[in-house]
Amino acid sequence: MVNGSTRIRILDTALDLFGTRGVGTVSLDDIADAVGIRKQTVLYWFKSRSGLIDAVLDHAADELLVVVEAAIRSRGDEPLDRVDAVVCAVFRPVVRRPALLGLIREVTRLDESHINHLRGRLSVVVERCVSYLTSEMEKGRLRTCDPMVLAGLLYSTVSGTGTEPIVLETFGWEPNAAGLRQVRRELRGFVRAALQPN
Amino acid sequence: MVNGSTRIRILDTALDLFGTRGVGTVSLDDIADAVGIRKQTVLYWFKSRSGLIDAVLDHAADELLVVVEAAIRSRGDEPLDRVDAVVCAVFRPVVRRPALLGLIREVTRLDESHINHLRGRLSVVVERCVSYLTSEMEKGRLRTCDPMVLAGLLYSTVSGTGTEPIVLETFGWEPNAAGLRQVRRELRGFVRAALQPN
DNA sequence: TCACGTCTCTACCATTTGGTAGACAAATCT
DNA sequence: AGATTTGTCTACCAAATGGTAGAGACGTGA
Repeated sequence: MVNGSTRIRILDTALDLFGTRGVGTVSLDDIADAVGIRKQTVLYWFKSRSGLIDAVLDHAADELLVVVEAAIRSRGDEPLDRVDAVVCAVFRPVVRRPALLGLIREVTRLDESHINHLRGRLSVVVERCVSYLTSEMEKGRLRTCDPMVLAGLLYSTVSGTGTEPIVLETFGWEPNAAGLRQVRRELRGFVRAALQPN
Repeated sequence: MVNGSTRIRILDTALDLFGTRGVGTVSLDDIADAVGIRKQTVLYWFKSRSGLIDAVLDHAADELLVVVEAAIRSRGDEPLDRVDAVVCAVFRPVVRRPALLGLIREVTRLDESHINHLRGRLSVVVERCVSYLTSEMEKGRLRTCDPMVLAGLLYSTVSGTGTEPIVLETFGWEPNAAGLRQVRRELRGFVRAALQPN
């Protein structure tokens, strides 16, 4: 691979399409059209559809990991602030790159091999989050509960809010910049209230 | 339509497949095979794939509405208990019929016409929930915030928890009866804490 | 008995899908 | 210059897809 620019354009485009329309409903032709090339060029860079999916999952995991890692380190000692920083960090792609969380959410629809592939990439961060929540609970600085399940709940809430604008619209929400700011504000308040030590 | 039993079997099977694998990746042949009939029989009962999708969405909405309506009426005056009842009610299909919430979650991937179809069916309940939350907030019996967005957040949390067992597994959760009970317990605690008036 | 409506089927069809084979041009190396 | 590697393409292909046309089995009412 000497000139990788086509490869990256394919990855980026595929991530957007997979994330917004669902992996299963996007064909190689769709991706090629969107990039402005032929399907066979896609198959030159990725040896099969399945290989492309794994590569896109890697691409997404990379993007997400950078964002989350940075946020985890960012702010002071208080756990509610730190969780808040992570929530904001994960919510940022919702505005800038809506497909990112949408793709992660697609895990459920993928087959075992792709699931394990993605799991392998995300497990480091996941374990870190869980052990952090555990230690803060032990210190009594977060509401005491099962930290694993709590992490899952937090994920569901943030990801669901970010990936289901259509559902929010059903609840009367308006999809514009002001609306997004409001959702983020409510989301932070919601999470903060849910974590407050009792 | 005299003998509707085939029709209903198709609807049930399609709901399961659509909900677990995603609408876009399930073909008419898949559905027919699962029912034990031919594709053309499916097309006899539903004049096109698109028509089947709408019918299945109706079927799902019916099932969900019954569950939620009953729960809303069920318990006493205290709003935290009442929300709790709805959460439990929505969580029940997670165990008994995992595809149900999975299908509702598919809205995001559908095209405009199907989205509007489903929205029309769910809008009644949605409006009811929002106005209930509003009135309880005004009485100071729930944490004050934007009721519309709150309703969306609640939905995301419950639906995400129910439809993404794979994500929960990544967080270390074990998919068995005891695990499910625990998730429900944590979910209820989480929501209760998030709604507590301040 | 016969005509008719109901229901499921076989036989096709055009289009789309993931994938292979290999032509061709441009760049790079010897 | 000649040979080779790199990247994109055209030309196909077999399988799967949503859908049409219509045959045939079955029961029911006249």
